[in-house]
Amino acid sequence: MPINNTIIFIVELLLKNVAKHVQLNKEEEQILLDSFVLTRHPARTKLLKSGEVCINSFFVVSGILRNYCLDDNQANEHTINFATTDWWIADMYSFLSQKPGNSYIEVVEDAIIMTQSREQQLAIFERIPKMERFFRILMERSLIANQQRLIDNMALSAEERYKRFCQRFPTIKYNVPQKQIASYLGVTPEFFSKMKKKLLMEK
Amino acid sequence: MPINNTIIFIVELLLKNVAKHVQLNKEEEQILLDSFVLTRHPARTKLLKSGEVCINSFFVVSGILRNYCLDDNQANEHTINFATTDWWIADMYSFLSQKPGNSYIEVVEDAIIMTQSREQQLAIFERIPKMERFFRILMERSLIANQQRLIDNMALSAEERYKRFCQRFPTIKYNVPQKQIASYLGVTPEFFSKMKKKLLMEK
DNA sequence: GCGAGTGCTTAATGTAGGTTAAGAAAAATA
DNA sequence: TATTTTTCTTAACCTACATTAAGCACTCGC
Repeated sequence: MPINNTIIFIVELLLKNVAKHVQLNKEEEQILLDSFVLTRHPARTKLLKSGEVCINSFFVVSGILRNYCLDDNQANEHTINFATTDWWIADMYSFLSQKPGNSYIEVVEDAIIMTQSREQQLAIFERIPKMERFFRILMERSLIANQQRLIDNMALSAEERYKRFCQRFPTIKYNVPQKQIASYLGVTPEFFSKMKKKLLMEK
Repeated sequence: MPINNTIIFIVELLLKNVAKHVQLNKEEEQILLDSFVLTRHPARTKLLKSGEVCINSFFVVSGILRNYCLDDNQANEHTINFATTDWWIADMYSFLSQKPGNSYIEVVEDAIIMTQSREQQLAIFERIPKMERFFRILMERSLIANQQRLIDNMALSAEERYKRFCQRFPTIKYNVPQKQIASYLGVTPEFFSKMKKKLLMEK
């Protein structure tokens, strides 16, 4: 794909994502686009490390990002979320408070992303109040999804959670290491391996 | 406390809660207040049942409310959240989508609450755009708290989660049935009882 | 192409927390 | 106050998942 077409595709992806919830005019669209920076990163790049302030939030154009943290003794990873094409991701606590966080954001699969700093975001809220609405709705939806995941973790077995995961992230299933899926579901890689085998044999 | 003073207290509680994040002028404050209805309910009142649309969100003046759902076989309750004085509560999915939800909101301890319908809320967003910001911030904070709880559920033992619960809800601990605390922590009442005894003996 | 790390699987053993059941205590209702 | 209902506790037994440890299969940097 020629570079110009690629850039048109990226711009459209972001604008359509916003247009799902609020209508912007051409001028507003341009102001919004100017507040983002387009970057590419190979797999394994760490975009954020524990202890740092999460200055930026990321809109994923292609590839896969992952937000995770370590438990108290630094022994186990817990995946907070994955993000693929057309998703937003950040360390919410650190990004919103602009204080040091305790999570990591890493590139799982080579990624093209649109980056917006908290400073730029707040400036956009002032210049385009409709974007305040957009992020309110984004927060509302994240909260609902997160609440549902919490309930699933309490009410469902690991097997059922895995089935829901496959529905929610149909593509991710084949593109991230199994141990990362396990750490999203809240089980060990060993148990996940056993569970997967059992599911295969049942078919 | 004479009725007039009581009402002044209630109005101040709500306005101060809003003032934590946005500054309203007198006129805006009045418009906001007019969008709420003040009601009282005895313990055990169900303000919302599974299958209903969550028309209203609630700001708790006094007492305790609880949002919970049942699992697939209707056998176990899972507490999504408690709300005491100065907290907001609703079935987020149903309130935001205005579609039937699958959770309950019940009064755990006799309560005085300020009720605002989704319709009124959306009207307020139009009349007082600053309130859009207020609810964005409220959603952001709920999301952060919910994400932390999810991580705690994956990373911590039931005992550690109980300790955090006691820190987060210092008053609730003594005012709601233990089985409801257990259902918030994600353990059975029987195990919770055993765990509490163990904690007492350790001291 | 080679070596070092990383990820996946399997299996034996361990444990946090669930289930069932029954009685005692407390609280709601009459 | 009496009666019913709900809540709390205890104890025996059960299970989903964790831990440890080992071997094999990758993939990535050199």
